[in-house]
Amino acid sequence: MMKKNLSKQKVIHAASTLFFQKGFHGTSVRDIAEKAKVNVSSVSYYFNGKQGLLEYAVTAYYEEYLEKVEECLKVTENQSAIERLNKLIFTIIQYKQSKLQLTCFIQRELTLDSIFVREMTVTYLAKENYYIRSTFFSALEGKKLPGDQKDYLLLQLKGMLITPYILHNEWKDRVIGEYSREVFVKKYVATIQKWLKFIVGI
Amino acid sequence: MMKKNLSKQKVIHAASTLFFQKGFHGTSVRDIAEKAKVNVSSVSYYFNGKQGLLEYAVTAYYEEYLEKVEECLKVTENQSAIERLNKLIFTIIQYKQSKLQLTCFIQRELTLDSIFVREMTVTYLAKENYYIRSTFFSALEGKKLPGDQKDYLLLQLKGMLITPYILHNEWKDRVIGEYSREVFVKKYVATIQKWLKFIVGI
DNA sequence: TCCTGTCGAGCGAAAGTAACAGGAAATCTA
DNA sequence: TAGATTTCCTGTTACTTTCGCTCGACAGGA
Repeated sequence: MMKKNLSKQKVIHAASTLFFQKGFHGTSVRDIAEKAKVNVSSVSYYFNGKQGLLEYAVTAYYEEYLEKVEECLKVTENQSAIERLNKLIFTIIQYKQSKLQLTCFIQRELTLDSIFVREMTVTYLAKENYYIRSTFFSALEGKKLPGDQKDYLLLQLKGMLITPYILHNEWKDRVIGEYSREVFVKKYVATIQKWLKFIVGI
Repeated sequence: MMKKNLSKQKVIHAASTLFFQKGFHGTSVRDIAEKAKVNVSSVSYYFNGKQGLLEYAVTAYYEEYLEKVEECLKVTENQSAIERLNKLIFTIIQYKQSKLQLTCFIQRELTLDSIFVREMTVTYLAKENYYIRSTFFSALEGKKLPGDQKDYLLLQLKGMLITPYILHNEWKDRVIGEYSREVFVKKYVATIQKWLKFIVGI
């Protein structure tokens, strides 16, 4: 049938926007259905309910995310640790920017304390953390830093990777208007890399 | 009366914890009442409903926050710009750490797009942003940095001020266990200040 | 005919809130 | 000081709305 998945896509798109604006619990399936201009029961039909829709969206997001990260690490296998880290940072920021609303929403939702969040943590975030951590520590190799100092620097790095998607409210004027998304990615990544150069050069 | 405001305090405390764990929309007034061991209608009685409770908590949080920030800036009036900024950073992190759950919750809720958030933005966040921005730019005085570079550095700084309260899930084991809160504040602030020293020394 | 997708109606549960009664404490009055 | 009155707080109950979800009916292409 021609219109297969047409409603499904409309639901996903509407849900992304609404979850981003009002949060998961702040959005009703009727809101979604209305915005997507489909029937209420479509959500249950396609995703097994509201929770299923959430799981579908988040899972798809992280599957693709980790795919891109792993590909980046594979391609840069033979390069220097710092070069690898630089390209990893670029890959991550670029992906997040390409799915801006979903990134902001998921980032927010992950700060909650629920069964779902814990599941996502062990399934995806553990992997993500492993990739970033090991790549970063490789780049720090040889630097003699006191014990937990590295962990604080890692926290700093991870913070830089999420900051634009937490403080998006302050930056949306800029990112949408004066700057295009690509320009933002380029400039922001450059800012991180400048910090990185300082850190590994200690 | 002896037990005056006793229930009120219990409600605030319970709400802080639950909002932190499950979010504002994810928490019902019955949840709060049950945890606080008070009657359901107490929330309406003391705070004019659930929304009023939110407004009360957030307002009280930011009033005290800005008070501490302004006091810090006043005390350090005659010191160097970098010294001022260092102490401002310490003040901010210390306050946030002292109200950990509320900080995490408010930080999360502010990423939503609602009338309430916009009100808080113009009332408090604009001030906060002004203080941090002007202090930071004073410290950068004389450095010749291309146009928007300073804004990206400011974004980086502001990110560092919120990161621990976004990624608290990854750090709670550490902050609660091995390290006490004071140690975390000291060490994390030191990490930011090291970055700062690099930036202003460019 | 079956299968897939769409639609509206409606169910039970839970949400937020209002209404009211009871009672303890505080204040007033004689 | 004793009694009366007011004020403040708590508990019960019930109301209205909205929630997520299911169901049966219906349409059209395979």
